[in-house]
Amino acid sequence: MTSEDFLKNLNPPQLEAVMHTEGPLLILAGAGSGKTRVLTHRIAHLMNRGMAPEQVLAVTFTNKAAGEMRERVERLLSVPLNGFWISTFHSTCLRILRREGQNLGLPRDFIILDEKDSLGLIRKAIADFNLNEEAYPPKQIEYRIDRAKGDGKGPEEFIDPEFSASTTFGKIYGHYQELLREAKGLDFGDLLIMTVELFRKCPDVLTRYQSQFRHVLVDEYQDTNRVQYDFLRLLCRSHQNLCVVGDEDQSIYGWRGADLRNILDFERDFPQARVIRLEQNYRSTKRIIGAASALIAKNRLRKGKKLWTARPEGHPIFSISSRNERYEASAVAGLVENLLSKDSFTAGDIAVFYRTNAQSRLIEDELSRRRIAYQLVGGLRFYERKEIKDAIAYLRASLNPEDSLSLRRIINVPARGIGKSVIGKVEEIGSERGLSFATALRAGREEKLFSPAAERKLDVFFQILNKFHTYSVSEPFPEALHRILKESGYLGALENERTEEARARLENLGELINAARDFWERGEGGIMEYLDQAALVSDIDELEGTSRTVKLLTLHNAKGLEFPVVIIAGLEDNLLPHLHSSHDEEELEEERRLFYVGMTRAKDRLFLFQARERRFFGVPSFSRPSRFLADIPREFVEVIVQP
DNA sequence: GTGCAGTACCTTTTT
DNA sequence: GGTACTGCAC
Repeated sequence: MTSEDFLKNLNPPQLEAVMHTEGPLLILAGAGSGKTRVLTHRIAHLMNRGMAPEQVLAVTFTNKAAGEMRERVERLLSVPLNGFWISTFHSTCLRILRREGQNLGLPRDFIILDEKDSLGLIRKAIADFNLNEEAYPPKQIEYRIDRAKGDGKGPEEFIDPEFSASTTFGKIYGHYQELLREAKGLDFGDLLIMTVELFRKCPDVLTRYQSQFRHVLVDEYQDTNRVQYDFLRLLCRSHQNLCVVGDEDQSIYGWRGADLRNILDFERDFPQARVIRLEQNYRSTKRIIGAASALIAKNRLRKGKKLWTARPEGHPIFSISSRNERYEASAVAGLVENLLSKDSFTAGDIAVFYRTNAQSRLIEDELSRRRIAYQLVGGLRFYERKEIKDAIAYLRASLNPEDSLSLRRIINVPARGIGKSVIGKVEEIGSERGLSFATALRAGREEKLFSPAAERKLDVFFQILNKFHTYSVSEPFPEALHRILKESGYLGALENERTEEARARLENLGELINAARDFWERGEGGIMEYLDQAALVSDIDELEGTSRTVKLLTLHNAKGLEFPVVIIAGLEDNLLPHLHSSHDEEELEEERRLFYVGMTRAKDRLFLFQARERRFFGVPSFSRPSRFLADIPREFVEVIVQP
């Protein structure tokens, strides 16, 4: 047995949490109380006690957190952890479904749809019932389906018992699932709900995973939803070695179906559970902890914790009011400039948080104007950009000519004369005979249902697809991708545009090819593995720990991070709390928690900005300071009102 | 069938 | 203020 000297660095409750290895354990970890340290030490301790890496499953909220945690455990043990399962819920479920999905009748090569892809199918589902989008807004339907899946509810649960007929929503939901199956696609919610279904339907598969994973650990437990909870409960049913770490005060994903009851009722659901509270904060100054604690004390839905810190009093928290959002952005950038020049902070010490992505633009402009380097997290995601999705669709269609969704996407991109009429005809054949787009297209061609001109163009298209197929089976996929983009004319079309936008798209495609090459050279797998991870990367995963740039991110993305200096912008009513979350008490509490998460990211300095006037959709309106500011006692804050 | 101009809607937060 | 979709002219 290896020496466990590393345990000496823990305080008593942390140590207890590490040593309590048998049976359910709930760790209520306040902000900055060292929960990652507890988790990593616990995993290291389990392995020291003879657990093999593949017997431990650890679930984190982001891929980034998973990577960091793996590194830290490896450092503690000084060995690489081969076979250790540590990843997000989604990646874990995807991995299980890739192995076992045939048991549910899933095709081996199913693809993962992002939000936009799903929205397309939902619109088709609505149209197929001849319903109109005014009465059934696709976005809203998508949201409801996602929530239903998060609650573990299939379409059959939306049947009106009186008439034993489905509600219209249930019908759309059900049809959407059919369309997904036809497209061989799973959406994000499916990854989880199908894994739970797999466990329920195939007891032998469940037993295998139960006996493989002797210990299950979950980070950010307060943000789990019903299905994730079902997944955990099934997996741990026999041994009950489930250790969850969470903080109800940092639950900020209720709108996505996260169920605070999972944490509030843990002791009821696991009567044997041990509960340990971590209340010593190692991160922030006394003023920051004092202010944040006073704020969160206004919430009613909480278990209650009393954070304390041995750190010094620290600087006051500054609250700065500016005339409008332009002045605010300029004040933020000016402050950053000062912190860099006078206070000897480095750019990487500083983070700016805001409620909505739209707020970043002005701050970006002001930072650029002052030549301060920044890194933006969020906004439009790399893998959701049009050109990236097109490129991936080409790759998919070249590998699998039956991939209707991809085929449909690229059939006329760049324009090759296959327009609305041909595509409309294919869709008509498809819905008449119940065929997928790909099959209907081939059927139509064989039966000569298109005009001679269209036929010629289609033949050309099929020819290049065949050629691309040869590339993608005979060359490393990054090379194949490059050739396909070139020979399809995609790159050429962008080059001819000669606009700033086209240039940026070309640059992104270059980046995609580089990323694919990196992946290939690291030997992390082939094209399927690449596409899988591409589908599940999040913005925050891409955040580099570089000290050379100021970080700009939403409050939601800030969870789990810490910075010496934190600046929060836009502390106004209708923005934080957001207008759409100001109507009921539970939503307001979640907004308050969001502010709390932001404040508690700060180690040394905290600045709160607000504007007295702000444009919404280009229309100026007056704004009031956030009601949450009134929750912070005056003693902690120094107020500055700029002219 | 393609490309442009006008407009509707938008923003909460995301795996 | 910006994007994505629609409808119209070539």
